[in-house]
Amino acid sequence: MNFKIVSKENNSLARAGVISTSHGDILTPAFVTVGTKATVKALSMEQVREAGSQVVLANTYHLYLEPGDDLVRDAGGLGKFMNWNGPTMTDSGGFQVFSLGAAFGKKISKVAKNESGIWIESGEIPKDERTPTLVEITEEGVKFKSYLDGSEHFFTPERSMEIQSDLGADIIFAFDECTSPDASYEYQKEALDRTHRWASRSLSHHKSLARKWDQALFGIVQGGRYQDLRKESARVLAGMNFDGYGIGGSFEKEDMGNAVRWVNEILPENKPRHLLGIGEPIDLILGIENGIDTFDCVVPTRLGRNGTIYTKYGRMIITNAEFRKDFSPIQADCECYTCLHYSRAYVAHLFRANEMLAGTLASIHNLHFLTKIVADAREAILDDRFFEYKKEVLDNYLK
RNA sequence: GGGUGUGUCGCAUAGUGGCAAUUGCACUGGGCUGUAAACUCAGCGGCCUUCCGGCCUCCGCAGGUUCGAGUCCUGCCGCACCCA
Repeated sequence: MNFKIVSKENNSLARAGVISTSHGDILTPAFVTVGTKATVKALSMEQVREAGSQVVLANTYHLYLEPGDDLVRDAGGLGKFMNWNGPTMTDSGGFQVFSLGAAFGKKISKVAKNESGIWIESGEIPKDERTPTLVEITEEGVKFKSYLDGSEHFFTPERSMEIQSDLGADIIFAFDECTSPDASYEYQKEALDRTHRWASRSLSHHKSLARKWDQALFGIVQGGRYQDLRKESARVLAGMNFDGYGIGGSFEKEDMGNAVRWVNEILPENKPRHLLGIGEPIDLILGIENGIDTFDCVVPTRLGRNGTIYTKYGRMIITNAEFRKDFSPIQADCECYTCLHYSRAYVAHLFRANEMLAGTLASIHNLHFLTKIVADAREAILDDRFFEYKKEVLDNYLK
């Protein structure tokens, strides 16, 4: 993998570049489509490509459980297996430490909206009153109970590297612990130090593995919503020789742009930075402004399947009564396949009728919408009018 | 004509005399950020209330029994099936 910065915006950390992999180039900033189980839900790879996607990210934990990383390896690697001939990434399983752990069975998001101004920290809840989870974290690694059949599996940084080596993505991530926004400072600190040790173990094990293919390894910055921990994490990881960096963990919605800037002011400028699992239109703009090169997020496909559709004027819930007889396209000037051929009324009908095509058409539009926001931001950086572009997007979206 | 059933929120269903009444679908609104997710939460007779809640109306229609009836009784109406 190789990264080249093509253009920098003068008054921010924004930059446009190219990540070259053995499966092709990624023009950055770029939005990475999530295909957890080696499939982008409800879409064919042709549709993913046509919607504007350059890269697909799959998940180590899911593919290890099903169908097994050795099978994917024998199939010729992730891209070949899933019929995606472009660049690929795999997440390490670190997010599942959160989603199947602290977040399991709870209504908790890693992007916290601190509306009340009051945080209830999980550390304040006695251990025996906490919801049971599927993970158990130790210094050595994480014991997972399979969400499929309850069987136990032990993940370590080394194991994650081996599995990701089998999967064969172009860019892979260190095994980390994604912490919950309601974790206490003390816990965040403890988890952060452990994640740093895991980063170091990931790196050295990755180097020691017989290389089946050319894989870049990204370290993951953590630190939750604390400025000092975020900066400390960036410094520690910058000191390790990763090929690039992921920024993970939980954020305070209102503070996301700042959190990204704290980190990116420290990370080496000449290496790509990936903001893990972030996603919404405004977040993308703020991320780019503060030096992010790539993003991945489930939000276009998940929201799409669940009936929420992005437009440049904000989200719309397509099943709302007002769209029943609305024969206009989802967004008048959108050039995605869905908008070119179908009306709001039709998509709404498909959702009400529980037809599979509903999720497909909505996902195509949402994916196109987000990839276009990011691609247009790239153009704006190249043309030296990023802030103009930012204002236009925000003014419309928040209108 | 005779008999046996049966009528509960748009549809379909629960419902031992203390019930504003179960559940599913539909409907209405919300949530979803490195996918445990084509998922999930809430509302769904009316009015009032700051929470607790309060008041009114209500189970085909009309009477009756009872402290109290969706539940029991009588009649009527509708529907289903069986016998003629």
